[in-house]
Amino acid sequence: MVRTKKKQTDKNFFTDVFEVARLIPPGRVTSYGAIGQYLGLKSSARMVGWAMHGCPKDVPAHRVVNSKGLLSGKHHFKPPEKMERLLKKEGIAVVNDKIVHFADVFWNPSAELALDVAKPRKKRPKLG
DNA sequence: ATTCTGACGATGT
DNA sequence: AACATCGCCAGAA
Repeated sequence: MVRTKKKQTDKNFFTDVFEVARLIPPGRVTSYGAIGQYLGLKSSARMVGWAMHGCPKDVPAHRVVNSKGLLSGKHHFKPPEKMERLLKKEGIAVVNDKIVHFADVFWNPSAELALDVAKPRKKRPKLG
């Protein structure tokens, strides 16, 4: 699912966002910016968020938060508290709409998926 | 076509 | 640390 040089801003981009979001392991979270960066739209985190606006149900949108670990998207869930509830159910502590130990549960697609699209890394940062 | 908004992020003050 | 500004780019009005 490498971003093509051409017109990545098609529906293609959205579907890719969904695809990556689906890869987020339970009990982990990532940020809009991280997904955007993984897809090559590093500075277009808003697009990722916008993409989630119309994401399928099989996409764990509740595992996607902003870079500060805030549940900025909770307001868009049917019951806004569902996002927080789902996270807690997966073992993620949430206090004041913020993920506790955000760095510990953060899942970076660029590192975990390690595409090595262009530059193979000798060792990838282990988040375990 | 133009303007405004947005589930964001980095930077400046 | 809290707040303000800019950049980002796709949709909606």
